[in-house]
Amino acid sequence: MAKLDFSPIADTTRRAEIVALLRRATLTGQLEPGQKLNELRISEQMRVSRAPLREAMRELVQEGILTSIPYAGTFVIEVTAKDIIDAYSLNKVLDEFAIEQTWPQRDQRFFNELDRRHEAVKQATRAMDTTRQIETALQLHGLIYEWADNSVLLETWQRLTSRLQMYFALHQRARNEPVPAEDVHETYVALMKGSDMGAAQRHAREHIDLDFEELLAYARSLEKRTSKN
Amino acid sequence: MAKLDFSPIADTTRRAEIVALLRRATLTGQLEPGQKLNELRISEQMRVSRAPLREAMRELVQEGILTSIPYAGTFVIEVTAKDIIDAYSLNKVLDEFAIEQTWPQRDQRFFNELDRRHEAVKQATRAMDTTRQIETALQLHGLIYEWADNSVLLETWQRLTSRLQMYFALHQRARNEPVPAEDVHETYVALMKGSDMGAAQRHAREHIDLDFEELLAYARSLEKRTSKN
DNA sequence: GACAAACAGATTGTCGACAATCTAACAAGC
DNA sequence: GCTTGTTAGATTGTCGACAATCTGTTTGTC
Repeated sequence: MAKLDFSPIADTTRRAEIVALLRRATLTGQLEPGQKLNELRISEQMRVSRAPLREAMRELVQEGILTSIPYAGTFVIEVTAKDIIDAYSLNKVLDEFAIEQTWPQRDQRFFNELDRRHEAVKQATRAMDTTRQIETALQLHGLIYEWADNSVLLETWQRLTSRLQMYFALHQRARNEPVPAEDVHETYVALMKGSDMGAAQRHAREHIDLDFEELLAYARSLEKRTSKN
Repeated sequence: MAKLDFSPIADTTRRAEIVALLRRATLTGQLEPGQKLNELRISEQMRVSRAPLREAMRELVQEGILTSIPYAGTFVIEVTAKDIIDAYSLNKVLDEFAIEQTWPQRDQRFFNELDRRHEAVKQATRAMDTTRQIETALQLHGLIYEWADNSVLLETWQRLTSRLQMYFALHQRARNEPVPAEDVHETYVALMKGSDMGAAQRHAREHIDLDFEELLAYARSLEKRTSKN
């Protein structure tokens, strides 16, 4: 018999599709922080009843990108400077751990996947597709978490990365500038292929710090405005 | 005018109460790993319709203690030896970070709270209330996360601690032995009050390793059995 | 007897309607 | 004018019923 691995077929519930739609809308910044999600309006737009929509919202609330107040409504989370700082400082710690766990497990498949994802970032950059650029960069970064073979760690990172994606998207939207064309991931990929784990860990920290500064500037600008809905 | 801080009033939705009930049932081991949650049966027992029950279940699925398969059902997560290893190795990393963040923020209120929680553990131990003993021990442990002033970190730990609580509860249930009467937290509390941060971090690691060994033995025994529902 | 198709029962997913609650505008009393 | 009570509209929370899907059994065919 032929040795063939089938991947699980897609979830075919309305709920799952709604989750995907809302998540994407939130993470790309189409839904603004603090914005209220009107159940009736959204359910009519999606041609769906409120039941699966509400269940989808509960999921996203637990995922940390929506927040819910009983009898008041469900809102996109607000973004503060402190949130960004917190997320990044935790990300540093997790990165160091993920690299440590992944390091001895690196093999040819890992390197190939690393190159593939790196290529995806470069392609999105050339196409000036900022949304996709953020997505692919985070996916490149996430490989060490997938390879670390620790399901709790992976889960944790996925929650964290949701927020990071949202922060980056908001940042991009706010500054409205073209994306840097240079390849900031070249060194990272090279180090992950090398033999000096400490160097890779250190670079991950510094690399993060780089973008972090830009994000922080954006966060501080948010602090100055009064919150709106 | 008197200076009085009011805390937010409790959520009064059925959903929130259902979540609390189901979470407790799962974490104390009343619901066994792999067990299916029949919506109709549970909703009738709770005298509630399926809508808020299903929403509650979605939350717990995202919380990581239930798992859902479309059109098949929602189940309590299975516990494998690897899950326990993964959770603990991540916990070590987070502990080290939490202590680092908390360290400079320690004040009298922190020490008082530390003592209060330590006392709660001792009381539960004296009362031979194993469930409460697990709860209070984790709460004692969680103080450094509350004090670290990093909301993402706290959230992460709360998700992780849910699982740890479940693992410990299952372990206790399985061995069916009286709890050790000795106070294993004395040293930890003393170190958290001291001035050597490195020592506190090291102890946190080793202290965890201690209970870890017991848990692992339990996990391995699980591996040998075939899964049931 | 082995296999596949059809069926029945149970369970999950979704819907539309109703109840509970909130918000804002307005009126009443001091 | 300011506060308090009332009301109307909108929105969220909950319910009961129906549709879609799965699972195990039975039936029919070879």
